Amino acid sequence: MYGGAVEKTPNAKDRLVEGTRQLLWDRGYLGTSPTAILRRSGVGQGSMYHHFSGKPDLVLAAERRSAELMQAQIRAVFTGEGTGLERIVAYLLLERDVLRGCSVGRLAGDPEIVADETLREPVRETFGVLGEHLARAVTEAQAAGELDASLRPERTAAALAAVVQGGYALARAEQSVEPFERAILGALDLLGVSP
Amino acid sequence: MYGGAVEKTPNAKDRLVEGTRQLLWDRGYLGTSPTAILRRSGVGQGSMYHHFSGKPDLVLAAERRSAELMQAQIRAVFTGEGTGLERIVAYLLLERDVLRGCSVGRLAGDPEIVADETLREPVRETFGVLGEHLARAVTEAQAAGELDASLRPERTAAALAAVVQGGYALARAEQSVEPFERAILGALDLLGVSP
DNA sequence: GTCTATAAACCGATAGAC
DNA sequence: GTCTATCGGTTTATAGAC
Repeated sequence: MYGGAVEKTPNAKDRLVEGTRQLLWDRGYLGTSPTAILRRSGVGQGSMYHHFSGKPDLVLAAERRSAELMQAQIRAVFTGEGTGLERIVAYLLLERDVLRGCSVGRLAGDPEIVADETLREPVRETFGVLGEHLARAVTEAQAAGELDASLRPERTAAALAAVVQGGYALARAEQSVEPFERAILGALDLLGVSP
Repeated sequence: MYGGAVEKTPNAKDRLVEGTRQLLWDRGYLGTSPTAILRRSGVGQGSMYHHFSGKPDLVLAAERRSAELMQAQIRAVFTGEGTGLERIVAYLLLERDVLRGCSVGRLAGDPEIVADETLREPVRETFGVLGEHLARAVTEAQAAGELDASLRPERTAAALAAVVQGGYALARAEQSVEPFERAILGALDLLGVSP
């Protein structure tokens, strides 16, 4: 174990986690069957139950991986160059696979995940990290005179996070990226950015 | 058949539709099994396959019922008293079972529904109706000087619809209504309402 | 119209060989 | 560690009596 960023042919365990993560993203908890995971991962059944105690254990590992990736992306955007407002705009305009949606947000719609404290935790944590970074950027933007000082940062942050998550729902309903893009542009208008 | 609003003890068909609707709302397409529908509806298996060709047919009927109810609620809000902005605020502040979420929006997260043109249609239509009413109200609010004339109504409408749908996701992640309420208040702040 | 009985496929998990 | 075989339960229907 080096613990470093050495990229190799993934072992069975990593392939299982990644396969589960992809299935969970696209088809949710109930749609992610052990059989489907094995087919996608190219791993045998015995191997899966050797590394994980069962489906919930495997799902938790996959969730933690998605949470880790999303939090890294959030940190990259909000510790990057630019003013507070520029970081907010950068977050809203991130390149996204709109019709696939958010790998973490998807989990918040799964009753089996939401009902279980342990399975819900990675989702809760990730939205917490997002909200904190957005709120801090709003505060910075206000200090710089880029945003109205009367805005409450935590509220604005929640509204902006919701626009992104809700935009995915609107887009899926029409099977088109346009509703998502309209919602993002609408949020930018309300922030006073695009005019 | 009177076609009127005569309320009676529901027949088997209506009970099946309502049972399916509730299950779909809480547990999604895969979580809504014929067996569960029968238990909740108090109807036998033969009866179900007499009235409906199968699960997709029953799900479609349930979707249309949810769409009908949500569209009626939308029309009630946007044809009510008040200025354009007041109607928008009324929509945002509607009483909602936040942790249960939106009975129609829920469907947009279901791959089995989104992938099927017929099953997706009631969702598409309902968000279309919502967007039109919101956009019209924005236009009216601009004409009355209540909202900035530079806002693009369809964009603002999409952003507001997304705040509501996304707010449900944030709330479920924390199993608390607070993130939802923060997002709504944030949207009101951005509209210049609450200060 | 509504019922019970049956069925083929799939689900999540276990057993035990190698 | 990974494999194959097997298990009891559930899913989405179909058949046929009443």
